[in-house]
Amino acid sequence: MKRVTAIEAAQAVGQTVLLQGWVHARRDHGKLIFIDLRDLSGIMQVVFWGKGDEQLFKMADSLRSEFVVSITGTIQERQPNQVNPDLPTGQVELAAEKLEILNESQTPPFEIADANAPEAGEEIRLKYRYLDLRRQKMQRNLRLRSQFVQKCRQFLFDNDFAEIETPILTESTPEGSRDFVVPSRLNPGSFYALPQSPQQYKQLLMIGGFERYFQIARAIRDEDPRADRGFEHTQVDIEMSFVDQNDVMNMVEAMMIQAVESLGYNVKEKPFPRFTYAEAMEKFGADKFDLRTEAEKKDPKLLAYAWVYKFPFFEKSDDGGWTFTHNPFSMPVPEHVDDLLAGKNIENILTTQYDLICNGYESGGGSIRAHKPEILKAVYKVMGFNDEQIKERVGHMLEAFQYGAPPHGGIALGVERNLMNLTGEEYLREVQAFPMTGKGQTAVMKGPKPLTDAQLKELGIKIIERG
RNA sequence: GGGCUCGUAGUGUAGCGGCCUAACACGCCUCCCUGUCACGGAGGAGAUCGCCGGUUCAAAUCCGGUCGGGCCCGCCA
Repeated sequence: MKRVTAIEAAQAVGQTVLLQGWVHARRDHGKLIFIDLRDLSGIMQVVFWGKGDEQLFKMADSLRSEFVVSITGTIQERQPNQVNPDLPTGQVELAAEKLEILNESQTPPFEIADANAPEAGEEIRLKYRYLDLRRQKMQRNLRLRSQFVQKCRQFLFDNDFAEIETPILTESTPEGSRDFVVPSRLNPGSFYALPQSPQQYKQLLMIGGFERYFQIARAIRDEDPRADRGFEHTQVDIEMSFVDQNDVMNMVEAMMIQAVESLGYNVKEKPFPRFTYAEAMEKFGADKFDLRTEAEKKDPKLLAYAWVYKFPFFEKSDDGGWTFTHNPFSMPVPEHVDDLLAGKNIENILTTQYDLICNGYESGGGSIRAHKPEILKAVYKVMGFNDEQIKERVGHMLEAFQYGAPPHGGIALGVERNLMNLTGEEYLREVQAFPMTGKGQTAVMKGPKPLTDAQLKELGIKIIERG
């Protein structure tokens, strides 16, 4: 017999069905045993009667939490006084006729079935993440994450975007954050870097003529983790050719509205209000702010989006020179291009950067990119690099720009950050399947760990003491 | 690199110098229970209080170190 889910079975009153799943809860009344069977769709109550099949009842009596079972029986309507209004399948139950125990389970180290039970500590949750993931909250969070990404994908496909993957093993970029590096066996002494963002590759895709690209991309940075950020995160990474700021902002806005509304959320203000950086600082004293009233903050389904744009391009760096505030590959606003090329009025040059914020947190950020070599070169000049250093860092981009690079721009939206807004979670790991500890210890598995001597020799790596 | 904080049965917590022979809830085990749905009832097992050292007549409790978790500053284009 073909397996059906709990939800499907609820529609099959009077029929014989096969359900498979986990023993969520067991209620033993002596001559009557209830089993809540849990599968991907939800929960179905299964009933075993003592006066029936003695062998079957004995087996039901031996069931414990999280046993994996296969149960055949008849779906029957419950008596009116037996209906459970809190359960989507609460109108019916499965009268068990056949039970097979597919696998037994140790008693779980923490509460899985009871959604109201106090949460276990991080250490134990991550050690047994596969059990933690069975809990309702984690199932809900990660399924919502999956749906959010699916909605974004759908919108982008519908608007002629191509999903293209960019390399995970790539070149170290000295500016920005610290790189995660990977030793090269074929080039001893040399290292790849894991991408901090697909920034340069997606620009190369624009030069490559794809015009509309997106990727659900992993971004990896070796900076100390926090509650809301880790070594790696995922972003909906988008880039478009022949666009200006408004084009990108409008497209992204339409995508976000469609995605979140189709998931049952409400957007406070459409179109999203827009503030210049100067306005935001004057009005809110910060470039991230929450436009919800105190009363509105109580509504978990309300999202208040806003755009912030016209950021300063540069700020003073620690060594007294200039550094970029957001992205060195950005184009300045059109009226400041001449100043940038001349290296004048640097503190007043504004960038085409736009940040999308939601309920006080950053949802995403992007810009129109430099697509002419002299613009990118001028940015690096302002930051104090000489011609040779510029060539070393971004020479490949300057060269690519010489072959008919179209004007282009894009954005990256943090998947975890957006899910935190959608779920109300304060911690990144609540919307990631297998997060790390604060010291970078992986969940369940034991990374990082030392290499064997043989591996080190093959890679040409010698471990030295740090002092 | 720095600061703060927490480690007590399987889990979550209480206890913070002697009344601790370490308590409570959930879970677990045994028995009872034919309508529960976080079922209920009775009984039971389970902790050298993270680890090492020190102070003290006496340490889960105070001090130092160490290991581990969490949060923050720096950092994170």
